Amino acid sequence: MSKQKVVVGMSGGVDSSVAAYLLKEQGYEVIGVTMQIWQDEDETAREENGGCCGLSAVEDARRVAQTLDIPYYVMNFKHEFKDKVMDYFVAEYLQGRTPNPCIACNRYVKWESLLKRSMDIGADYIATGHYARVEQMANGRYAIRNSVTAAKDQTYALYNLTQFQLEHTLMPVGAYTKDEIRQIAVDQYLPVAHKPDSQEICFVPDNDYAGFISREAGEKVPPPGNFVTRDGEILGQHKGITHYTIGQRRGLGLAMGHHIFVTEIRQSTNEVVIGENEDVFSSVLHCNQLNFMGMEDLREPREVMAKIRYAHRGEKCILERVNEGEIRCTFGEPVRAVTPGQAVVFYEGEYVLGGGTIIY
RNA sequence: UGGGCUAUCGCCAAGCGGUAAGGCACAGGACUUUGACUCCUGCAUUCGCUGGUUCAAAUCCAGCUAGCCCAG
Repeated sequence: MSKQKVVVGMSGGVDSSVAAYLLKEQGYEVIGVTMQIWQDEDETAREENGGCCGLSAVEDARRVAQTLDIPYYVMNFKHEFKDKVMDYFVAEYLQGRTPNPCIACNRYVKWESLLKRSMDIGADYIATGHYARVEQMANGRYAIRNSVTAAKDQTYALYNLTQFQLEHTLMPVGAYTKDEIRQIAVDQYLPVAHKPDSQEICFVPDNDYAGFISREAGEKVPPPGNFVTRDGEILGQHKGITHYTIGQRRGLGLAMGHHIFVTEIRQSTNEVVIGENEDVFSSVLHCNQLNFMGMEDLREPREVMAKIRYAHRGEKCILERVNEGEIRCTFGEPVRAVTPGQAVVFYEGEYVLGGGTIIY
């Protein structure tokens, strides 16, 4: 029979380039695709910081595809990205929440949209350069598993994928360390072997996300308001709630003599609440918009490890179903800066069981 | 208007005759496929102003200016 066909999402970075190489070595019929998501066509040629969704993505990916001798296409997903990622990002901030655009991008753009179009052209799988593994568990469900390197673990941002998406996904890079991946790139003479890792929010290259929100939201941007203590004492003026997130210290402009942090954002009164470091820890959180991965559902209380942000090492907690769409997490040790809008991801060992969006 | 007190980096604040601590804020960097956190580095040739004493003053003296507190 013909070889299995896989579309590799090529960002132009090291990881996805090596992923394409590895899959070709493994005998797949590999097609390279770069997703055009936010940048204008004329900007794609401009040389900038590369990586996940960098500006030089298309040029670099095309060169890698030529080196590997695989077909290569650019697919336009700008509409989907604007709708599912950028608009969501702005809307969340306007509500005083802190979104994670990478998670939304993964589920709705990189997987939902790319997978559909890939299957339309006859592909069996899509693949990416994530440091994670996709495995089918004993209970028959597919789950994301930690990369072989705990140091470069990207499972958190992938918790929201569906069973169908996982069933049609390959992540060959998850079996290697970052150093090994770079070495493979060097050995194969891939032109992107030494590109730096990506960082920041890809569609806000200057990292001025508050400025980005202002440009997008226009008149709807929240105006300046008061910094207040938990007791209601006014400490000063803030620049607008979109400039802040829970646990934030820098950029407050308040000289209290010691470090102080944002403990709460009150969208209804346009207030930002300030407190001490200890005030930013909590033992309980609630989440909704649940997605189950390694476990089919949660009917009985269950102890798991949970991460409340990317790069969080995880904390032991008890999961309880509050109602059909909501779970309560009670932590063994208080966790720092539970932030509405961010994701909680549940783990058992190296496997992702599921997760949700933090409500409070 | 009498009497007393205080004036040191954007904020707080050491210093008490020997050649400007520290904290906060701020800036830059590291870390990081989100926002944060954390870490590193930088940040007053100058001490309200003007004179004086001294080898040497932010530190002592005088005057001025400003603010605060008591008296009226």
